[in-house]
Amino acid sequence: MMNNPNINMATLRVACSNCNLRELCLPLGLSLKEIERLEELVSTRKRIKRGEALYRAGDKFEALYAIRLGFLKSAVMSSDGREQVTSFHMSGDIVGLDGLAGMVYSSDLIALEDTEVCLLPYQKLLEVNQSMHAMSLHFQRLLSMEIVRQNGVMLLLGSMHAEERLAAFILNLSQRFEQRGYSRSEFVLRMTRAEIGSYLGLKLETVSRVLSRFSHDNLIIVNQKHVQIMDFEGLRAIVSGQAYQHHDSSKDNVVPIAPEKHNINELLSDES
Amino acid sequence: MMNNPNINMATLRVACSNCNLRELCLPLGLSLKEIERLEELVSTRKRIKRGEALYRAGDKFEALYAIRLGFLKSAVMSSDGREQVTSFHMSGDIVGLDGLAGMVYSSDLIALEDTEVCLLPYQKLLEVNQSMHAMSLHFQRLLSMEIVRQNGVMLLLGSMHAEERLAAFILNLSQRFEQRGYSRSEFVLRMTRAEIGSYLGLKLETVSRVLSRFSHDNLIIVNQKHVQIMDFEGLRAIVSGQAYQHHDSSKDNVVPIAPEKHNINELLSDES
DNA sequence: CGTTTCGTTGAAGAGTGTCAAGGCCAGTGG
DNA sequence: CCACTGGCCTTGACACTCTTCAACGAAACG
Repeated sequence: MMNNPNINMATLRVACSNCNLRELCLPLGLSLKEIERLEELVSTRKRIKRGEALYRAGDKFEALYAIRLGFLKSAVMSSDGREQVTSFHMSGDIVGLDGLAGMVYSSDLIALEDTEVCLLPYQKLLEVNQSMHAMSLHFQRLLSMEIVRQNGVMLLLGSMHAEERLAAFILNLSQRFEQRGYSRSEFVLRMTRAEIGSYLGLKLETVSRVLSRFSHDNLIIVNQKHVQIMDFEGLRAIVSGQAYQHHDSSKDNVVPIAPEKHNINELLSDES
Repeated sequence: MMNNPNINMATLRVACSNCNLRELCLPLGLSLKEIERLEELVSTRKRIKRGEALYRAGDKFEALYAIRLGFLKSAVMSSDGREQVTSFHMSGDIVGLDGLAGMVYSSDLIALEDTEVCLLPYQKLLEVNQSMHAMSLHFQRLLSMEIVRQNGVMLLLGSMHAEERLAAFILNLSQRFEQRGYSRSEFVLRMTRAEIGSYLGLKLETVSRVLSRFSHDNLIIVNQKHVQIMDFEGLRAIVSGQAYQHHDSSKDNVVPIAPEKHNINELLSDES
C-alpha cells in the first residue's frame, strides 16, 4: 500500500511491514508513514552459522541488528579470560545497543544456532532519526528497557539461590517463547548448561543438578535440551522464595513494607 | 556570554555553563548554542535529605536528574521484599534513565547523604530533542553507557569471588572520585556495609571481613567508613584473579584465545 | 547520655564449586 | 550399518567459600 517509489524490490523483500516480527521490533506506535521510512534503513539481511560471531568486543560499531530467526548469546570477557554471558537473544530482539556508547561494541555476540538478522546501519538510523522524532523516541525507549531488564538480572545474580535463578530463567524463557507464538510449556534450550550457568552465575554441574531436582519434584520434564514445564505455579513459588527455604521463619531483616509495592518480578520475566 | 533574553536570573543561577560538573554531565561535544538550549530545560534544583527518596519504583516518570552534590543508591525490590542495590551514584551522574522504558520508574533512588540535583523535566527534554539532533544523540549514548556499565556489574556478580568483587568495587570508587577531582587514594564510603553487600551480592559480614583482610594485608587502611588505598597494584592483581587463588594451576577450561582481547576491566572501573 | 544503627569478629553450617567418572547423543568414516 | 570420536550432560564425593547466628564494641542521633 502506497509504496515509496524509491524502494525497490530488494528492499521490499525485507520490508518491516511484511515481517511477521514487526510487533516485537516496533512495539511503539509508529504511523504507516513512519514505518515506511524505517524500512528504508533496513538495508540487508545477514545469515550467520551456529558458533560464528555477529560482532566481537572491540569491533567498530556500525549497525544494530534485529533478529529474524535464531538464538544468540551476548558475553563479556575479563582480562584473565573468564567469559560471562550477559544475555540470550531470540527472534524479535534488537541487539548491538551496547556499541552506541563508545562506537565500539563492548561484548561478543555469538550465534547458538544458525541465525538470520536484519541489518540496521547506524548511519542510516541517524539520518532517519534526525527528521523523525517518534523513531528517536522509540530508540531511547528500547535502550531504557534494556537497562530495566538488566536490573532484573542483577537482582537475580545478587540475591537469589540456584533454584530461584533457574526457576526464574525457565519462566522467563517460557514467556518469551509464548510472546513469539511458540509453546510456553515446551521448548528446546539452544544453549549449553555451561552457558546457562555463566548467565546465572552458576557452574554447569549446579545447573544440571538443579534441573534434575526440578524434574524429580515434577516441576518440569528435562531431556537434555528439551524442557517441558509441568507446574508453572510451583516454579513461580520458587522464584518468590516461597519454596526451597533454608531456615524456617521470618528472615526478613529488610524493610517490612511493600504492601502493594511495584516489584521486579515482571522485570525478570520480560526481556525485549 | 550571549544570554538568551528569555532566560531569567533564576534559570541562570542553575545554568550548565556555570556548573563545574558540566564535563561530566555533557561529555559529548555540544556547541555553545546547543548548551544554551540545554540550559533551558534545567528548570530547577532540588534538595533531598539523607534517607529520602528522589523517586520510587512505580512513580510516574517525569524527569531525569543530574546529581550536583551527594551520594545515592538505586535499588530494586523483589516481590518477597528482598532489596537489591543496582548502583551507586555521585555528582555528575545522570539518574532516572530506567523510567523511560515504561514512563514509570522501575527502581527506588535513595539519598545516602544530603543531596542536591538538577531537574531535567522529560517534557522539556522532548521539545529540545525534537529540534536538536546532537542532544538526542547524547542522550542515547548515555543510555548505552549505562548498559555497558551494567555488563561489567554482571561480570562481577556472575564470576567473581568476594575478594575480587570488593577490590573491583574499591578501585571503581577510587577512579570515580578521581574523575571528580577528589583524592583517588583516600575517601569516605557513604554507604553501609549492608548496601555494599547488596550491590556486590554479598552479606554485610563478608564485606566487613574482606575489608579487614585487605587491611591486614596492607592493601588498604579502613576505619569505619574511611578508606585509604595503600596498594593499587595489589588490588588490581586481585581483580584480575592473580591473587587469592584457590587451586594452584591451569584451571582455564575457557577458550585459550584472547591475545589482545578487548577486555571488560575498563567497564568495571568507569561508571557514568 | 541513653538509644539506635552500624561495624567487627568468631564458630558452625549450608550451598556451590571442584574434581572425577561415566552415560548420552550426533556426526564421521570405515 | 556399526564403531569411533568428541561434545555435552549427569551424578557422586569432597572441599571450600560464604552465609547464618550470635555477641560485643563503636559511632551517630536526638
